[in-house]
Amino acid sequence: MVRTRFAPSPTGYLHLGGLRTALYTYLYARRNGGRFILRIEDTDQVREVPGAVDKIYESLRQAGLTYDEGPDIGGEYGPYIQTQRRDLYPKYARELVKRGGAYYCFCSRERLERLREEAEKKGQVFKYDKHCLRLTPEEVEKKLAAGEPYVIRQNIPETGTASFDDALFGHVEVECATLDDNVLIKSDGLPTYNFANVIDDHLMAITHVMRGTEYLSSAPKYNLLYQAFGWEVPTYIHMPPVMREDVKRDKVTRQPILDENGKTQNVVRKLSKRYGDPSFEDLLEQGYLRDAIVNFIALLGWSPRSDQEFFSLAELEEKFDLEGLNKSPSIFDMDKLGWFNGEYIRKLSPEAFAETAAPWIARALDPAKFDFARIASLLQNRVTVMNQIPDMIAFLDTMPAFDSGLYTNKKQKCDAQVALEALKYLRGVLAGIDPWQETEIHDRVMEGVRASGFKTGQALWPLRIAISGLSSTPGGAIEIAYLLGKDETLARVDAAIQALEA
RNA sequence: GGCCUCUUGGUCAAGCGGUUAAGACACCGCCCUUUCACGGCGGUAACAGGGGUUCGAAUCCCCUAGAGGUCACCA
Repeated sequence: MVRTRFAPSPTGYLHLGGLRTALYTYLYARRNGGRFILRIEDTDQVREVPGAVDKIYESLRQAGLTYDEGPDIGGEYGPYIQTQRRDLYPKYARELVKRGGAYYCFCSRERLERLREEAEKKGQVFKYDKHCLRLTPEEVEKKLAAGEPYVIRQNIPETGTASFDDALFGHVEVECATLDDNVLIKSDGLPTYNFANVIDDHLMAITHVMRGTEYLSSAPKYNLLYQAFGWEVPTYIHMPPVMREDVKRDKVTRQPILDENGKTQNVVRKLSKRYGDPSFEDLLEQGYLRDAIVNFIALLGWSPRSDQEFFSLAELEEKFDLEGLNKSPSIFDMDKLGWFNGEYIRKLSPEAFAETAAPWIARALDPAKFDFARIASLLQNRVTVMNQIPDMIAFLDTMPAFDSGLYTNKKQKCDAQVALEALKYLRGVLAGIDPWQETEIHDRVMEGVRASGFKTGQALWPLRIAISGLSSTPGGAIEIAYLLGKDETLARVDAAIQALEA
């Protein structure tokens, strides 16, 4: 039985890299008929952000990644929050000490700091000197009995190599001599990630450990732990991070740094809230559709090896595999997300679109005063992100000021002079239209245009400008005139004529 | 800096010893058209560099370079 887990620490919002890790981990379990578990790694009490755990539940729920076991739903391997498992770890740590894989360390932080400084002075990488490993069992007992604060460190062999096999990256091997004796149990009694992940993955019967590549180089150490306990080693799958390309900025002023030619330079960095990269929540709030985000994220680092580009979660659950995973970091491309979102918006039924667009439309105008369904239908194939809507339709509510230069359009063979004549003529046509319905307006206006001798563009281009004040609008002159209503349309045309005559 | 890893167009990517090196986004052009979109058609653009191995290398090996990760009582 395949069992995978997503194990975030509650230090903030769920960023897109985290979402992708969760997605792949979830998909792998589903694809293999296994179980997907949520575990909260909150052993760092200092960094914990209040409310972050709830945010994780919420985001996973919104993304559709349902877990089979987790803190809020329980399961037979609980509890699923590490601080609630705190009594478990020291027991295993003591067992490890007995087996020689770990040892008590009573060194003060001051001593460690001194060692660190000395190493730095010599240009060396700091490594704990195994000072406390030389304590006799009796000395250790004495210190323990005296209540001296201590940590438990992993005892890494001084020679030889440590290695592990990754399903994606293959065999990874390092010299033990380059490894530090990391702290396994902190002085507050809680485990570090280095220890907790191994213990919990084993205890929770996790068969496939899927996580970011930031753990790739420490995985050999974890493997040493599995070996020391004599436990079965899970399959490891390390996944590359999601990056963002951005202009290079000064760390303090955040101003773009220019090169000698005065041009901005690009840098690739990790997704980060500090630099304004959106979280999953942010994207949802901006009006990106859940399915579009998931589809896009799924393809960022994984390929179906076919030309298919649209995948529902259900399809992903069926098709996801390790073979399609890419080994190098991928850059998050907002443009492509926007394209996906536009495609998903267009796939929505008119009713579904109207429903999700409603609050955005209401931000710009009073829906009761307009043909709401018509506005929505006009918007549906022009919008790529919902938050574009208010700006696109604000002109319906309030006529913007505009420059008469807008009338000039070479392709439409139109300029201010032509516009004035066309508008004067159209004023009469429009005034006679009844009922004020779209087909009626269309037929009568086109009829009038033909009769007048104006080219279609010479009449409709200025009309649209006159009643919208914009060079581009969601819909043509006819649609906009219809939405505005007869009185408002005539009023705007009159105002435009007046302005041109002045 | 040490160690680990990665490297196909601007971006996502296919490719697993023999291909005219797919496809998508973006960009450009054309068509459609009352604007903008949508849609349709077409185009520009890539194997990081250098050595090998091989009849043949984007694919295998080595070196160099660049990038990412990691070196905490953080995860």
